[in-house]
Amino acid sequence: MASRLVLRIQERYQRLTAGEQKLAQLILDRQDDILTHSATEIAEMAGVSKATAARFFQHLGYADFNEVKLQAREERNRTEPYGYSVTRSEQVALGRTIGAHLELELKNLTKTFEEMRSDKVRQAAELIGAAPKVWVLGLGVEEGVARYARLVFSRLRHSVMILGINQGSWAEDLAMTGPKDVLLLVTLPPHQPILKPILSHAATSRLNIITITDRNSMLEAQRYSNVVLPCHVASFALGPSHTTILSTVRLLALTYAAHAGRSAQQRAEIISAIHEELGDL
Amino acid sequence: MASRLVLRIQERYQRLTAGEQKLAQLILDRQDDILTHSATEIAEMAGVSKATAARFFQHLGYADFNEVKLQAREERNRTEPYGYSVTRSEQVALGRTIGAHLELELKNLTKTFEEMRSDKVRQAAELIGAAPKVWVLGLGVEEGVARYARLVFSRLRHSVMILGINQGSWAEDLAMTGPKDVLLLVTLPPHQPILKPILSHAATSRLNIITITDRNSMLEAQRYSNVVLPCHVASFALGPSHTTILSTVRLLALTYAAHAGRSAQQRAEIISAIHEELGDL
DNA sequence: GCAACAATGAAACTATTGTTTCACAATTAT
DNA sequence: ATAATTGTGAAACAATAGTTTCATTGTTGC
Repeated sequence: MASRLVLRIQERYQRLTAGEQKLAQLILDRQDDILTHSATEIAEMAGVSKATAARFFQHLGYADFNEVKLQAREERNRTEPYGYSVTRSEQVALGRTIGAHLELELKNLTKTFEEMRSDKVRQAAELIGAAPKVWVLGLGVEEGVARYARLVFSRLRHSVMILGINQGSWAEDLAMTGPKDVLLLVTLPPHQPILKPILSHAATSRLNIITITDRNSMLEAQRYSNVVLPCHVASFALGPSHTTILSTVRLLALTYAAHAGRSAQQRAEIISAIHEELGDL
Repeated sequence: MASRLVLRIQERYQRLTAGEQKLAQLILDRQDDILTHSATEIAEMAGVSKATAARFFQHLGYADFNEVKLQAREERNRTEPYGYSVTRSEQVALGRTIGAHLELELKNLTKTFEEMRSDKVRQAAELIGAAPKVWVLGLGVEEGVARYARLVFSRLRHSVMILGINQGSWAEDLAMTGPKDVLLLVTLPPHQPILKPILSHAATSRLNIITITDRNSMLEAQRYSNVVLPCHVASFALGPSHTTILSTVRLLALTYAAHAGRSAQQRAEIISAIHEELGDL
């Protein structure tokens, strides 16, 4: 259930007056009522006057209540094309102890690496070794992990770059890719649609694609990738866990470092020397 | 979803006049619209006059349109007690280098979370809950983790920002910080010297600092932080491992989500709906 | 063709909803 | 305390929704 209105309310909740908070609470609790009830009714339910209600929506930045109603409607039409569809709203228990978190993360890691095929990892490392350039791509939440990967790998070899670091620059970046380049892709569901065109371009450019993803996306990933490294990403909330993903990036980096041997080590040394020069501690 | 209204319409559909059939068809097609739209709007959509619409409902046996609206509402409340909150339930799936890597990562994670004090985590979550704005800072390799943290937290609350996202903009960003704001700092050795002036400014601005760092840097971090969450980051190459760091970020996010409760969950749902709007898969 | 009648929309009318004004209460600053 | 500011509901007001009236159109039966 989407509503800009709710976002607005959450943002300013603390700064709202008493009466407005009553209204806000009511709306947060029963978001659908905006669609079906009049402002007068909402005011009554919240126990405030019509006047306060009218002002409330104005303070939130709407010109009038009609604007609120229309926006809510529009959003519903986008999110709920079939009206009041099935709700299996099982309250996700967000609160868990450290122990439960640890247990789940351990399980993810253990399963992932027990199932991980060392030949695939080695193959990936070799591809990276043979690549003129290495491009790293992670969209959305995975961008952080992608940046991490770039930094780790750029300590081990030259020409490791984030793909499309500037929003609009896909075309420019893609134009710079060449055959035997490696694309290291980090992607978890929900996979973003823009990925498709990028991958299809990558295919024509003869890029070698190494994909780090979750086990469920593995089969699909295999269709466009040379190597897939699948991870367990179970989590009880907040979307899939990236912990194992990050760990797999490290494993790949370690394997590559071993594969590249001395040259990677030298490079790491040089870089840390540069860091010292720059004054890092 | 069988409403009385629909049943009644179906019963007499054949006997309805031309204009009334237009209305009837519209309502059969889009039953929910009765809940959200005015009679005038329905008339317009069906291409008949308000008068015809008014008569239509009377012919169906209702005293006035209000009766129609109230009945529809009542029926919905019976069938849809909690509206339609779409809970995105996650898919619960629950060589030598690989083995060694796994072993080390497991040890890091286990030690870290066995030693982690739940009161500190809770305290951190509360600070975040009370903060007008949350700033996330990670330099160098930690930048990726910082970006990850920002995204995870911005799904749970408003006003979560990366500090100094543009290289030169420290001063501008720091000027925007205020008391009770939280600075979530991710830092591992080698700690970068620019950190010092930033932290000293943070102190004068009365920012609350939550630091995620390694155990060895813990003591130093305590001097400038309100809460320190120390991690084991042992690694046989490539510098410290960020796996545990990332996992700690997740733990903090989970704890915060539990602390913030419904509002965080709602926000997460809204954002995933916006993603869908934008066309994410 | 032409009554008789049903269906319809425009417009008058009524009821309701939403906004603004204003007086007063509550809070904050002085 | 006292003044200034802010939040509030009652009521005046404006806008809109819904109903009814009425003139017009089109159809049916003769």
